[in-house]
Order: sequence, then C-alpha cells, then structure tokens
Amino acid sequence: MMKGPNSYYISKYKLPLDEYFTFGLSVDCVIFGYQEGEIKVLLVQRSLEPFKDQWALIGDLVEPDQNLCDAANNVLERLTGLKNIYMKQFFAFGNVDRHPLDRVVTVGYFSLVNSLNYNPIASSWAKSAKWFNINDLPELAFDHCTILQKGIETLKNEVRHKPTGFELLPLKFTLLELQLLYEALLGCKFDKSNFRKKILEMNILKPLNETKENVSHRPAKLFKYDVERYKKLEEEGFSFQL
Amino acid sequence: MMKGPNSYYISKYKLPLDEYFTFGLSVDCVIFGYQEGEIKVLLVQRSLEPFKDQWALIGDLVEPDQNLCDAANNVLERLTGLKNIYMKQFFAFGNVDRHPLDRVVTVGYFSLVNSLNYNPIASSWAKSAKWFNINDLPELAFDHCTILQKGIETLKNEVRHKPTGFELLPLKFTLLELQLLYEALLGCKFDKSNFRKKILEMNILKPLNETKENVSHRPAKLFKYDVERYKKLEEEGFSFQL
DNA sequence: TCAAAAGTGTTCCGAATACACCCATGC
DNA sequence: GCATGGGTGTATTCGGAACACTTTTGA
Repeated sequence: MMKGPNSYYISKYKLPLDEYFTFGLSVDCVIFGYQEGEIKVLLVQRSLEPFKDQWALIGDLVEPDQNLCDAANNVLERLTGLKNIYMKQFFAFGNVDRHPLDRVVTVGYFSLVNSLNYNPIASSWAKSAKWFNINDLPELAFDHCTILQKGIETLKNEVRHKPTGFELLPLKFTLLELQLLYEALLGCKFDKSNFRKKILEMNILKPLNETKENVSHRPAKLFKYDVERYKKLEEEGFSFQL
Repeated sequence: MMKGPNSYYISKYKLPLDEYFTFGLSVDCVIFGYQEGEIKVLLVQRSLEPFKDQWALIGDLVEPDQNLCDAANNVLERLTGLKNIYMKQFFAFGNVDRHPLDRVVTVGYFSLVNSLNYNPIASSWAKSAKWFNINDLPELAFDHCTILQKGIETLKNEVRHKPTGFELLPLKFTLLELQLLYEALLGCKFDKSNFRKKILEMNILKPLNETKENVSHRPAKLFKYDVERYKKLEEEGFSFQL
C-alpha cells in the first residue's frame, strides 16, 4: 500500500509464532461545501491502485508521530490549502475486510468549508478533485460510500443542535442566505418571518452596518456569526435548536 | 505490552530506512449501569503495568482478524458474561502520547446494561471490577478520564434524542422507574403527569397485564419497551425527544 | 384509617405557525 | 411603476408546565 511517493506503510501484528500481520491506520475526510443552494462534498479521483480512477474520499495513512486530528487537518490542507477549518471526527471504521489489500482501520472526519473561496488542488495521489452534490454521488472506492453516508448523517444531526452551519457560509451573510442554507441542510422549508425571529432572538448573530450591494432590489443587511457570544450563552445553559 | 497470558502485540510502522515503529490498536469500553437511582460505570483495577493497581476502563487490543465492534463486544462479554448488549462506538482517541509505552490508538465504546442481573467477573488482566457512581470516580489510568467523560457526554446526548435509556432498566418496568431513570440521566426533574402523558403518547411502550408485587401501596402497571414499534415510527418520520 | 405511591384532569402560558402586509431598490 | 426580495406585525393554534385531585393497595 503506497503512502506518498517514497514510503511504505507496513504495520505488523506479531503473532505468538513470530508471524507478522500487516495493519494500517488512516484518516478519511468528508469535506462539505455549499454552492448554489446545495450541499456539496469534495471527492478525488484516485491515481493509484487499488480502485485506480475511481472517485473516493480524500484520506491518508497516519504517521507514527502524528495525532489523529493532525493527520486529518493535514489531509485537508494538502488538498485545499485551507488551515484552521472546522473539523470533527465522526466514526472509526474497522471491519476486517474493508480494504482489499490489508487490514486498514480508518477514522472519518468531516469538515465544513466555504467552497466558493478557492479551487481544490490536485496532488500526487489524486488526478483531480471535484465537488459533488450529496444527492447525486458517483460510485465510490472502498467502503467510502458507507463512510460518506455516516458523515452526512452526523452533519445533519449536528447542524440541528449546534450552530455549525455558519462555517459553510461566507463570513458576512444575509438572513435569507442563512435560511436557504438550513433549508438545504435539513431538507425542509422555513417561514421567513419565523426563521428571522428565532435566529435573531438567540443573540448569536452580530449585525453589521453593511448591506449587500449590486442587487436589483432592496439590499439586505449583513450579519456575522458571533462565536464568543454563543460560547458564553452555552455556558449559561442555552442550547441551540432549529 | 502484554495481551492476555501468552501473546504479544507488536504492530510496526515501517519507515523508509527499514526502521519499525511500534503501534497498537485497542478498544475501551465504558459500561454503564443503573442502581439505586444512580448512573454507574464499571471499572477494573489493573493487575499489570503500566498503571498497575489503578482503576481503568476495561479494554483490549484488537486482533488482526477481528472487527472493531467484535473486539468491543468480546471485552464486554469476557468481563460480564453478557452477550448481545446495546453497544455504541463514540470516539477514537489517537494522540501520540496517550500511552506511556507505545503509540496506541484506542476506540471508545459504551454499553448499557441492567446492572442488577449479575456480578462482573475478575479476569487475568484485572484484579477486581467495581461499579462507580459517575459523579464520584477514582483517578483513572492512561487518558481514561477523558474517554469516560466523552462517553458520558455522548450517552447524555443520545438519551435525549433516541429511546436508549430503556436498556438500563429491567425488561419490565413501571412508569415511575422510567421517570427516575431519565431524571438521573438528564439531571432534571419531571412532572409525573406530564412525563406519563408524553411517553405514553409516543406509543413505544407496550402495556403488560401485570403489576408490581409485594409493595405496600397501590401496585403499578408494568410496561415493556416496544423496539419494533419504535423502528416503524422512526421510518415514518417520528423522532423521540424528551 | 392512614401512608404511600398510582394514576387522571384541567387550567394557563408561551412558543411555534401561518399569513398578511409594507419597504427599498434597480430597471 | 413594477418586479424582486427585504423586512415586520399579528391572530391562531398547539404543546408543555404547573398543580390539584382521585384511586388503590398494605399495614
């Protein structure tokens, strides 16, 4: 199993009789984005066997001196150039037969990026990277379909109870943009007036003295997500719910 | 690092220059119980170095041909003799320095058992096992305190949104018993009438034609949790909430 | 007949819903 | 002035909280 251009990963499990078992540990990242009112996920086309040319989640083996979460952050940074992005571990996949060549246990992470800001970088282990609508996915390598579905499920669950969704929007956004995002995430419709009332009463949005420009209608006020404020409220027992 | 009485676990990560890195994968189980109106957790006293004699979560290394979840189930069965118990993976702990001797990544599982039914079994790697109140815990080996806290957090979260708590009760229970369990789990009080109304309207309890016996007051009706019914309702979009 | 818990009914209040309406801007 | 989305106000409904009350059993 190749790891980068010039090193092999061969973990071994020593059995009582001096036999070794090959064994690997990796991370896989489900990178979510939001474009044109739809939730997207970033996939790469594999340039190596196994599953050469098939679409897959981006991932890599964990280095001996590397924390799990650092491995995941590195993977994201190598592909997108983005640092300090929201990232969350959601599940470890450890079935014996999930990898055709070796025993590889992989830990799934998902991250949320504002996908309009940049173009993903193709790298040595990936021919190309592309955003896919989460409702229109290609066939995936390994058990990445399972991993991705679990990631989507976790995201939808998290978004309901924590103010996570903001990470998918630009820093400054309008209330309608926020509403449309949540409608895409949760697969439902909200009443405009009620949505505004609810989110504003939470006091986790900081109104900016700016408005959207170059629109052919009344320009909307821009808001910023106020993390500090949310953290303070959370300590006081407030719980986000949408 | 010893694994059982007669076998060693030595996973190795092969660096480019034929050097190997020792590397382990384990599971740790947070076993929850419920006794005398309090949530308990089962801990064992280590009989081996490192952290000899200290209290710890029960766990073990994963075998080469063993699925992660099977490893967790085996650990539980070896300690308690119980099979087919509710068990859920909650997090993978992969910091480089979490184990003093080696790089060991561990995956945390929690399970819910009706702890009145049996006594835990002391085994080769554990002097003794004991139930601890989750609000009165001893110092723990490794990073088991972190793991345990994360397990508790996950349980409390899950219990709110899924009918999980029932696993902690005997098969047949009264509504008051259920209420007291949820009060212990969530750390709050419920109004008797409202609690009953809410839980009964969910239609996930099957009333039995039996009553509690040998009580010096009006005997309470017994109920059973109806998993089938819940699964059907869940498919129709129902979501448990307490 | 009394204690203790089982079990029910009713009122009240606040939050969520539905919906109607006015406002600002570009073309 | 009209199309488009921004933004606000209000009546109605529904579910949860609070609390009072009746019932059944053993001692």
